[in-house]
Amino acid sequence: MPTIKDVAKLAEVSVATVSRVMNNNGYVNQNTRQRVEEAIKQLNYRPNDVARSLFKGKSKMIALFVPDIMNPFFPQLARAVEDTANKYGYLFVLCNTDNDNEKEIAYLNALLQKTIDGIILVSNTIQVDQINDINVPIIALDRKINSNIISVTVNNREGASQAVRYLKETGCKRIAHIAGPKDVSSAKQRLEGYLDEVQSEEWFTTDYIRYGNYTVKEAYQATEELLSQHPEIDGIFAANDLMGVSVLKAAKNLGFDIPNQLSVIGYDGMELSDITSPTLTTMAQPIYDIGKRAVEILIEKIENSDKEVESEQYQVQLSVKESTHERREVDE
Amino acid sequence: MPTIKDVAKLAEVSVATVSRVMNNNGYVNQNTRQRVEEAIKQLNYRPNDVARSLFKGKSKMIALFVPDIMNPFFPQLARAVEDTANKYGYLFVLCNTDNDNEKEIAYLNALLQKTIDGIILVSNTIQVDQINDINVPIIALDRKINSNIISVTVNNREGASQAVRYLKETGCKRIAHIAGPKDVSSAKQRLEGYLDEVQSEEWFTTDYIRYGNYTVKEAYQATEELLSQHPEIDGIFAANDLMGVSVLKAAKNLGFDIPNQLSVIGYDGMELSDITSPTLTTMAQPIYDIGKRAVEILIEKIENSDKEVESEQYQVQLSVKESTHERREVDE
DNA sequence: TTGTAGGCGTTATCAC
DNA sequence: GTGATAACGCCTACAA
Repeated sequence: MPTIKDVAKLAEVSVATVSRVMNNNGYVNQNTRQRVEEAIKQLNYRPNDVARSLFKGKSKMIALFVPDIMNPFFPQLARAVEDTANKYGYLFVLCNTDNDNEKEIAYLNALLQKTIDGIILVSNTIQVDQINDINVPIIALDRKINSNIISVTVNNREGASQAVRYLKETGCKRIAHIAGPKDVSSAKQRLEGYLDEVQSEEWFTTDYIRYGNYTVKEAYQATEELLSQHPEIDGIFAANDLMGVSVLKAAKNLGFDIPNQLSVIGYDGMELSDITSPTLTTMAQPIYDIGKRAVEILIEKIENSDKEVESEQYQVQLSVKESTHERREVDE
Repeated sequence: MPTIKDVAKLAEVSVATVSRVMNNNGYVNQNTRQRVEEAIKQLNYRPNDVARSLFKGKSKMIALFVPDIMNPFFPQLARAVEDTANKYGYLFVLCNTDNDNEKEIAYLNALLQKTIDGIILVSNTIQVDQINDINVPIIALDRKINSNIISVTVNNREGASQAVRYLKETGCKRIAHIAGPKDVSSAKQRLEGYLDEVQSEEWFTTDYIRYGNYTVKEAYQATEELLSQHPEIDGIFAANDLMGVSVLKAAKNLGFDIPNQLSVIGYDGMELSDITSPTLTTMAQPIYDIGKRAVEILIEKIENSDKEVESEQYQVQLSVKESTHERREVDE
């Protein structure tokens, strides 16, 4: 690989001049500029980013921490982050953490040594004091870390309430909830949103809440148990689509007719919800948008560190499919 | 961030000594070593990888090119690559190319400027002459590029034949194929494997081959048309699970009883095939294994460039689920 | 056993 | 307008 020196030699100028041409700053004679550009082209010269990084103290790289890219929620988020990072000239580093704090710390250190410019965190395991003194911009995505860390999230609680209200409006009288992990903020908020709608109902019992921990398998078991013990249930709100699909399957296997006997609604709005039969009604998150926005905010902080940025919260949107009834047109 | 100089000052030694301690090479007095280690700990010093990279000409980063991480085949591959890269001390860069050659070239250049140490390519759009003169190790994964580029793949043709043979063995008399894109090597080979088994059958017609291009939507349409025009079909081999799921759905919507009236088999062995009902029988690829192996080979080439490595091909395995019949125990 | 100094490829400051 | 040169942080001859 040719270096700036090779270019300088070929163009018969100093490296300083080549640098000026490259970066388009400082005066440089039209004539010499041309000679330099010729030389660059001739040698197919590309500046070495590592040397640049060393000098500037910036790497033009950002990282995204996710629990596990194999969970179908995250690819879309990762894609949004990569596209946007790319658009602003940043390279994208993906880090799977498995919700393992040790892995998170190991990654954090490795990235800091590489002078990463910024980090986006989807985490419920990181400790605030583990990132508070880091002088690299950090944004929380999807899950809040604490109020000091800027976050981009959706309004989980309100979205969950909407989901449950929709079940009610379409005729459900006994609505259960398959909840996510107890230590994940988004799951907690969705549970709260569910409770907001059902807690004061005379039929409500906490036995209608089961934990599926955002996984296919546990949600399947939870649903089986729930419906066996409570065949009167006619609506289930699953805290994410992955579990919603499991609910669908468990219910069908138990002989439930969906949506006539049992309505099911999920949360996330993943493609997954389109390939099942019946397809899954869901509260769709603007996944790509929040990923994109997180990068934009992060880069603002990176390139203009004194600028104050604020947390943002997005709305989810009902996406009616086949696992629920249509809403009655007339008010009841 | 403290530098090696700060450590040297605190420990009252030269930077060379600190470096020796860090890298454990050259002689250093037990006593001074301790002083240095103290200082390192006290300052919480971590060497700057950018400076190291500049000196060594190596970045300890590898990249993976995939068409689109949102296609559920790739997260597992990406996960395997990341885990393995990590294990050997390399950082993982994910690049989505959308099968767009311009994006590939743009990424290639960006990575080269960052002195990336190696690249793993899942691509059917890259041109051989675009990578032939690059002096960075490159491995093709999942799809071959050409015989000069070392590759890690599965035996697609044989796997496809196995799939079709299984349909035959379980009683299917008219077997169709929903094929992948014509310009993707894995899809071509699976089509060949299908043809190997059916071409000489008296019932065979090329009208039994439809193109779903590895996508949910196109496969759905292709299946609808196929089954409407050819209700005699009693077995479908889909070139990947994504399409297999679509076949399932389209067939069910047309009123086909699966597997009694129509058997369906997919290819890939993704989790997706477990969440449908009926679940999808599939030829399971060792996805994680090939991803892992690609990294191992790549790193061998990086760290020992004169070592000759060879392409590897893995076998796929039949995974019987509910969308096909069990094989008869007695030979027919 | 330890220190000095040059170099990795850039950029920016300061002369000329 | 242009060219030396120091500096970014680290590593490794080479000296001592």
